[in-house]
Amino acid sequence: MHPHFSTKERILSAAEELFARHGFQGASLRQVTAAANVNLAAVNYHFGSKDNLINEVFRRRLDELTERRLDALKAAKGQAKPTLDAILEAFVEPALTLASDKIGGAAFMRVLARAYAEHDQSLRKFLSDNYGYVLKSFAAAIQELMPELDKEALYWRLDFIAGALAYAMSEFGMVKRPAGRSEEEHRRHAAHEFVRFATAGLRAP
Amino acid sequence: MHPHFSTKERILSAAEELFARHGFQGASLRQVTAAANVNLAAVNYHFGSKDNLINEVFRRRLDELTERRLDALKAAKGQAKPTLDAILEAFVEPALTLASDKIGGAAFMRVLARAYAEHDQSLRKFLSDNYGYVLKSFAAAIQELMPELDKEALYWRLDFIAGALAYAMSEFGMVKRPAGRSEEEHRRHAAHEFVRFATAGLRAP
DNA sequence: TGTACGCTCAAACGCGCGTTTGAACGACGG
DNA sequence: CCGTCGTTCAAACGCGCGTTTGAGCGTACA
Repeated sequence: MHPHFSTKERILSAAEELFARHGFQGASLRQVTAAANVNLAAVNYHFGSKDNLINEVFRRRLDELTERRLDALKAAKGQAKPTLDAILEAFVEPALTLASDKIGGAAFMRVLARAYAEHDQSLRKFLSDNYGYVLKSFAAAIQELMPELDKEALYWRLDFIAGALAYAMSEFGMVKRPAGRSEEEHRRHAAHEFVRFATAGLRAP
Repeated sequence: MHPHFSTKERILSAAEELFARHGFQGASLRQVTAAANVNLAAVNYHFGSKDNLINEVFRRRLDELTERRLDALKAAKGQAKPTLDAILEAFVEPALTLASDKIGGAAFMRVLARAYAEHDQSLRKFLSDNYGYVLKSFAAAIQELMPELDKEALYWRLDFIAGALAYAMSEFGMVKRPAGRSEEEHRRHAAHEFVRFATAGLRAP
């Protein structure tokens, strides 16, 4: 048989979907391999361990997301007169694209929200080591744009924003997608609302 | 022996702490009962099941939090001229008191943040059924004060605010308490920063 | 004093977990 | 044609899980 996707890819996709739905501990390798239609032992053969599989689920998506975010940030800073909206947009828009363009992108966003709540040392270290500098870059860009805002207040507000984003992405709250609106429109709408809210919050007197 | 805390209370406190640290699936009843210094079977005797223990961990805190929030909301609305700040304060202040005043309050905030990432049906249903009306009450109060803001935008922003509060209070973020500042001062400072941020976000153009 | 009751205890239950094993498979180069 | 190597396979490993059991404990009330 010549399936379109390799065993590794099928495991990653199935893992992404099941981690989103049941959590990292809640989804077992037996569920994952069954969904991917591969043998149980294939996970340990290709990825070494479940922990490393989790890391690779993130790596597959975050490498590209990070690049797009930093490109967008550079573009925003290169404008004649960079605005706060443009910088926040540079942060949110690539996530939106990832969430809606690719198969399983929405699932990955939910996985990301889960990672946020995870206090587990190894996953946090992996994410912080590999992708932490992105947040720092955005913080620096905002600081440059708002020199009058003292650093502590800025950090508070970025914390608030990160929390708000994680919560919004987890689809936990009151807002449900209206029946007449597509997934794509719903996400676009959410991103727009989020940028407006975050911009105004950052600019608080 | 007459210990200060009952078996039930000790189980709830240990569970809260371990759920915060390792997640609902990640923390086992054997860990919980060991930390609480009670017999393994005590959980099923007093709570029936692990799932119900999880619910009771939430109930213990949220019943009081809800009451305090609604009392504060009523007081804010009773003022001659209610302000947005006063209503948000009524929402935030009880949460901050819970997060900092009580033993294990910070742990509970982390548990709450985990619940947001959880897509598990039964927990979400439990929380929504029992405490969903609180957010609705605040939404109504704010709507009254800002009739020009359409309902969907308001709901989005309240979702953002709830998420921001949970994450900020659960010590995930960048802001740590400075050495020279007391817990009480830190809490007041955080509340102030948060209300400023949330007010501005709600008032976004 | 006796017994009923709320609670605690050590031990065990079956189950599903992550991981390991060693054999089988199939394409490919010598 | 045989041997090699990357991959897949069914089966098993030991372990820790949530839950159940039934005996034992102490207190309180008749």
